[in-house]
Amino acid sequence: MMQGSPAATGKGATRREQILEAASALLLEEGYARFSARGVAARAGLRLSHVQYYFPAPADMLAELLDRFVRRYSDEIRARFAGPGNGEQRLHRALDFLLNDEAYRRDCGIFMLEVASFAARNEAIAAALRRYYAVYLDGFVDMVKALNPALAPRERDRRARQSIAFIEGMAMTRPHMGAKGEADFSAREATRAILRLATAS
Amino acid sequence: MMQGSPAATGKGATRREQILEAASALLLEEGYARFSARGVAARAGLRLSHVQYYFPAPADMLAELLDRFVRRYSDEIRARFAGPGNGEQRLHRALDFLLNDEAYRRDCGIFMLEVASFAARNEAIAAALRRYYAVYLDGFVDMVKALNPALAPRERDRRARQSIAFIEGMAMTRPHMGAKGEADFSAREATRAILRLATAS
DNA sequence: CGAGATATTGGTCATATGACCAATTTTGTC
DNA sequence: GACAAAATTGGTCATATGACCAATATCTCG
Repeated sequence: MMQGSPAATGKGATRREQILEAASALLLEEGYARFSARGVAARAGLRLSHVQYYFPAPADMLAELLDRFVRRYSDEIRARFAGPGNGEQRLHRALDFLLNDEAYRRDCGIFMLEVASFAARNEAIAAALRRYYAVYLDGFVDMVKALNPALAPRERDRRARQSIAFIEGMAMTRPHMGAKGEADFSAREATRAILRLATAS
Repeated sequence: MMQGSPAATGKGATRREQILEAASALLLEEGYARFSARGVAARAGLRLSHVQYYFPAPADMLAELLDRFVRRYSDEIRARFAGPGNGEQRLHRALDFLLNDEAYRRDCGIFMLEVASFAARNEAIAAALRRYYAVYLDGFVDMVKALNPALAPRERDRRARQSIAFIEGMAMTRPHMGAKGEADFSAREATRAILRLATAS
């Protein structure tokens, strides 16, 4: 088999998982600037050349991590919005996940902060990011449609984009913008804000 | 004088500017991952040790760049909102700057994407980022107050935070979220969205 | 069991980086 | 002009990194 992308099944697949898990942890703890194939290998208890056998370049790990991120969470978020309750309740459930789920926030932080800057200089990463946002947007268009069926498709798209921008911006600014005397940016506040954004005529 | 922060006036000050300008350009073009004192020196036409004389560690350059960023733009944004016209017109003017001004967008991209991830591992950078957002928030609280004087202070704070999150999120997601058939995220659309966010009861 | 694909090892090599320092030149000031 | 501080040079050193490769072990399937 070609060296570029070794086995997708069997032993190779498990090893691949192990490497990506180490890569993810390393990226989270050290940041992209210190992300290295050697570091991943050390974390996974493997040799450098062993990691390189699966991922010739460090960026290959990032691209695959990003795609997995999309696959892992897109259904999850849709499911939370699809459950019972009225629009506000369902939106709140989805936002509570997007803003407060520990695993999601961790992964999201990795990709939005660490990887996004790399996307400007690596087309493969940029493409993976576009795929991510395409799925994200798709889901939100459905949400906006459910919340405000009267909106024209173009306007619906716009509202969905604005809602996503709001959520991403919240996740990004929250750590650096201390609330004065209260826990701001809670899922409930965010829900109200997005309702204003998405459903107002 | 102590080696840590050489002369703030005279020849040293100009050299400092020159170094920071090179650092800024390098950061923009290569990203934080490839940001190095050597690279800055090469760009500025100086020796490595010369750059290190002014900025012992590479992160020192980033922290100062970030603080300059705050100082440079905080007044500018306030001025645009303070001009003539009704609330919507003034907000639009400010947002047009925040979203479309070339220099601002460039600098903003540097700090939000390249530097923010570093902030998680460097307290000096994190502190500079907090100062940035503190100034930003302060300005937006005033904006929200002008747009909707009836809001209680706590709610006003919240709306300001949400508006900032929206703007930052827009700037961040825009490059990766292609609009379908129209120029989305224009300053006008953003203005309407923020008006919904900030002024709705 | 045997052969070919897959996985794994151990290493080299060129390059890049930040910390560090001693020596020298330039600048400002008395 | 003398003298101290500031600015600048040129270099070393330990370390880290990705690309690369030849050799070996392990697995898989006929």
